[in-house]
Amino acid sequence: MADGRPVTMADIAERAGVALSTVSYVLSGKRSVSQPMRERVLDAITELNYRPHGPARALASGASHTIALYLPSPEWQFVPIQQTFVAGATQATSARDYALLLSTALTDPEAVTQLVAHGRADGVILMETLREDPRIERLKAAGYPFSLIGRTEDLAGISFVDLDFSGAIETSLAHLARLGHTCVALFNFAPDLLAAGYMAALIARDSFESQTRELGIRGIHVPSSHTPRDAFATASRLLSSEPECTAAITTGWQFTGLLSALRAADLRVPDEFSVVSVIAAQFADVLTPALTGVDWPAFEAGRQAAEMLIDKLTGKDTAPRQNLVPAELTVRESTGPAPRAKRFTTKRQRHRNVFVSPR
Amino acid sequence: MADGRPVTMADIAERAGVALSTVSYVLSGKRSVSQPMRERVLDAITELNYRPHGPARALASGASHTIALYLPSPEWQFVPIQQTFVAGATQATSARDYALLLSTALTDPEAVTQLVAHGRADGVILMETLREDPRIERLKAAGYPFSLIGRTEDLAGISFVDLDFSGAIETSLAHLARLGHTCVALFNFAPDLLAAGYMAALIARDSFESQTRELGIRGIHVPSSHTPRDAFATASRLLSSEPECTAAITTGWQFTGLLSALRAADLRVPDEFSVVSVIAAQFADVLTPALTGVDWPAFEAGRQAAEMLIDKLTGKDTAPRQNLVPAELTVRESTGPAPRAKRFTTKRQRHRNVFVSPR
DNA sequence: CCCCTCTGTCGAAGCGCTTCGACGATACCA
DNA sequence: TGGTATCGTCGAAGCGCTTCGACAGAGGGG
Repeated sequence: MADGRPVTMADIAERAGVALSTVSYVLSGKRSVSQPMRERVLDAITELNYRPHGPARALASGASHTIALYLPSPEWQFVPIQQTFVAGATQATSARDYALLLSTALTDPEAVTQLVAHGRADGVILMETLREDPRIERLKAAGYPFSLIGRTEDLAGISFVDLDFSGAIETSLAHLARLGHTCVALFNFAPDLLAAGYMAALIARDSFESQTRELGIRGIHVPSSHTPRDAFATASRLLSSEPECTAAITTGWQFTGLLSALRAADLRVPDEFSVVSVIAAQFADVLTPALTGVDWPAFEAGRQAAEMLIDKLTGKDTAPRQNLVPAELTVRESTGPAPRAKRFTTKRQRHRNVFVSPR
Repeated sequence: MADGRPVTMADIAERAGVALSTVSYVLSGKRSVSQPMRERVLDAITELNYRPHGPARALASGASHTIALYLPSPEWQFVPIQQTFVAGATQATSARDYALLLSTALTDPEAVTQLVAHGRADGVILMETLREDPRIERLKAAGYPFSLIGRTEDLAGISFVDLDFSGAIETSLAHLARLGHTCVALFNFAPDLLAAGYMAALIARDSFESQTRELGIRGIHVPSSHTPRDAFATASRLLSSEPECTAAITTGWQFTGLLSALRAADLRVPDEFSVVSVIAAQFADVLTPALTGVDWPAFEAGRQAAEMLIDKLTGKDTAPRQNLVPAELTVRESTGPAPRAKRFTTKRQRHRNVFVSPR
């Protein structure tokens, strides 16, 4: 085949002296083919360097051997953990000989069915899921296979991976309580996410509320976006208005703004203020001080979500798989005993005080 | 259409009372269609909620309206910047109504042509490019359209985006020299990347060599992998063996290990040691102290690489587009004047000294 | 008024593959 | 030895779309 025309199955059939369909059966194994024939076909494939044509296959068989992953939030670029989901999903998908289609479906819940409706994907992975998620409803209604990174209210029949946010809050609070903190803030996900019913945010809030009550400590719930700007502003406000508060838990990347605010307020971590965060381990160690936190193994989660979906598509798994990753707290440097003295509200107060009566 | 069978163009044609081909021409606009006919077709499409079938379209037209992005290194999950390329590419691709296929092609350079050969993608974006890259050769040989995030030796006819690493090293060194540092280390990309001919690593090395010579300062070239473990080990070795060295530049995520090593060695940043890094701005501000660095606008780079490729595919651009992002140094907290006193080699020495003759 | 050109529409031939039914040929049972 | 499964192979009919050539009818120039 010296000409540039791509090699097709017809070429293979001709070269091997067999019928087109026989070549197909050799490739798919859906009908038995005698040893000599199979060999002739395989030889021809090697000699002509034949590559099956994906779209043709998808058209004829109705399956694209592709899954879609929807990146939801327009600001997701700021959140490394979401990007790590993608990495994990890519790895698993490639390993299973599937392809991964990435798309951003910003506002329209309808969009989430498009790729499957177009025949470009066989199933969908969703992230940033809501308690009542119209996208999930659409997928269910359309009968499209899907899996979640995250959770929703009604989990019947749904495959998902998610961090046990409830456990994360619990173990973090218990740790802080043990250290003597009696007033703790929760930097929860952004207000708009909370309002939209973002499941992780709701779980964190509820669990924070019930656990602080149980432990008899004061809890301050502070939703804040991930952006350094917003988190900084929120944290600064909190620090000046709530001098009793000596520790904070963050559900994600808000720790960046919090740490900046603490520095700006001249509060040392952990001597004067303790910080715990849900975080990827790779970041926790990099910071100064290293952050005490609950590790969210995002790469593994992305991997699992993809595997669950592919298993469903290949019929390996009929029952839904649900994996709630247990929360494990790693104590690093950012948490310590609650300071004994009450905190000064402003820098100036602090300095005045220092000058008048140094400790 | 109460039955579950997906709506096809034939259904639209029947409903609108026109020929199949007319529907196609309404959709593609490749032939003119009279206003009344067009309206009847569009109405039918809306009423029946028709969605064109991607694979069928790809099969018939020979174009998949999809581009592929290859994630190269198996350890890429540790490098946030690479993940950000993906985010940028996804955004641009969705905006242009293309789809983005993600794949990992770990070792085999041949793999990089697969998706296009299979008809699943129309072009390819490559990252982590080498000076002489077999993948690029393959793509050229196959005549497949592609664009790069990164560079290669022979750039004739190639579209790419890349950070001006040479400029990054230059401006970083100039900054350090101005502060009085006379011995600076470069934490370059990992030894195996260097050995493989990773273009950015070569550029950084060469530029470091020539610039240190020019500025008359001593340069120590230290390749090191991104992993916190490796970078920590490398940095620790450097700190103890080269007490004269008072500053370092890192080409990437190695700063994590370097900062840990500095902390372990009890060296304060920037009083006793200065650090500059090529880094994403979003991380630089989070660290304590905030890192002086050259911002690598990775999201934008990913976006551009995708746009370049799509422009090429849609014939908008015949000439290759080449964008070398200028290096701009942002001075934050991690660089300061070179310390006057020579550094002690070990912690013990330092402490002994402190006790004997406190300054 | 006729011929030619456009414009708008149609039918049909693929694109490269999967899959179904058909049908010799062999093997197996009685 | 005849009838019936079983196995291996083939041909043909699609999958849903694009695109080419054909052609009726309207419009314009000589």
